[in-house]
Amino acid sequence: MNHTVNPHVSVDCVIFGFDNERLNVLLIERSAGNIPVAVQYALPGDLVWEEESLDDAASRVLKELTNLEGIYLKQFKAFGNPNRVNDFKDLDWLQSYRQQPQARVITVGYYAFIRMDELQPEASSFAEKVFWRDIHEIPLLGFDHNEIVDEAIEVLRNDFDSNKVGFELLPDKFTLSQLQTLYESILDRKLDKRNFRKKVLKESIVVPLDEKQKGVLHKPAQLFELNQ
Amino acid sequence: MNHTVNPHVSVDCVIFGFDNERLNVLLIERSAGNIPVAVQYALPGDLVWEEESLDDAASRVLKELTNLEGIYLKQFKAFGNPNRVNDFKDLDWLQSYRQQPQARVITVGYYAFIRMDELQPEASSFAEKVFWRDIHEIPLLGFDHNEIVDEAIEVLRNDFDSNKVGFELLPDKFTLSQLQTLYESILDRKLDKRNFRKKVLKESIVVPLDEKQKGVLHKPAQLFELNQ
DNA sequence: ACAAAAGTGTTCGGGATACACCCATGC
DNA sequence: GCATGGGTGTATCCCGAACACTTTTGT
Repeated sequence: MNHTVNPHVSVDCVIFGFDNERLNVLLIERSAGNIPVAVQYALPGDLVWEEESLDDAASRVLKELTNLEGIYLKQFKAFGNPNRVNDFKDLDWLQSYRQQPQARVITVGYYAFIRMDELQPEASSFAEKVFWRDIHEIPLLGFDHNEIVDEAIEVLRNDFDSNKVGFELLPDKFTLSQLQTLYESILDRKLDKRNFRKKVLKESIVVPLDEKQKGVLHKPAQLFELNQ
Repeated sequence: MNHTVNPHVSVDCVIFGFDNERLNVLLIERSAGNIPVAVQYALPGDLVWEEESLDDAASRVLKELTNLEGIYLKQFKAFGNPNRVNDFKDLDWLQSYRQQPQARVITVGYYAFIRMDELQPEASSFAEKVFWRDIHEIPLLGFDHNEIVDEAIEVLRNDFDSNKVGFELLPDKFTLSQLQTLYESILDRKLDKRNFRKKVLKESIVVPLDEKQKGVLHKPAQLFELNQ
């Protein structure tokens, strides 16, 4: 099946993952055939097809490059600087992958959360590799992707404490300390243990299970699951 | 000066105006030369130029169609349904105005606030007329503009009570009752007078002037201005 | 005098913050 | 027994919500 691509519009995905300790972003290493590219890393993203919606394009592109599927992607911002794909650092890659390397492209940013231990991304298409990187250690990325990541983090923090997104990052069963670490990673500040527990229990965000941690070298913690 | 338009990307502006009573949205009546168009009303919006940013395009398009200038426009969402400009109702207009009437167009929505009594919009370009309409009485609009308006209102409400935007809608000197009416219009609910006054005074949102209302047939109110 | 909107205080409940010690387990 | 993180309660402050009557002006 052959699809017409729209050379002027792309989508880029900022996938956040949590490893019970730190917040990470999914990056790809892009290839240009056998030729090394100047800037290797980028967000998973590509041009949209003429007959698909932006939301559909984001899901498809993510699947094509990383093999991740069934993830809720949320649009957060369009990026339309006229020179956003004209940086010299991206020239070699564009010339080997795009039919119209000089075309101006506006992109629409999407973000999502996943559990790093549950879904295993696998590189395909022009992604040579896919890997996680701590949000505090993002390398130089292609195009304006560093800016896109920064904006996504900001939106994530806002959405997190207003709209209550973010639990996708936890295992099915977790301790309150793990939950607190998640909150602290996203909000980037320390929280008080007792106050935190009072809050999540009162708001019925989580419910206790009849089960405790095993094999830890300290008092085993009560396990919880999400309420709904 | 001749500019290349990008036939695939447009911007649309949702301009909110306040008349000290109700919240309104600026609409245009679009023309197709001498031929009557099926759906007359739309948001001010048009295709972007190749060499301008999305933000610049939004300002330019607003100026071209309504003569409004110097307004801070905030991007709020991209709309990319593949059929968003393919509705039969919009066909006649597209055919008379667009070089590629069949092209798929994604659009980026912007919104702004202005005081209705301060800036006077004037129709030009393909806008035959420009007019305000109460947000509760929006007519059928071209393309997916009704959806765009609805989303803008939602974003407006969120931004309003978190980010404190919205004072652009008030005259330089105003009474606390007028301020309260603004809040009530945007939030679409009644507020308690005493609590409201306590709040805005405590947060130093406004400062009192040495001046009172005149010529009103009731106790004249203290006038205030914005703090900063 | 009357109509119309301005202006003004108190009480109550809930949520956020600050803070320190004992407990259960593995080694 | 010691190291490690788990688990617990109280006091305070601030904010938001509910609620009704008096004041000032123009006519």
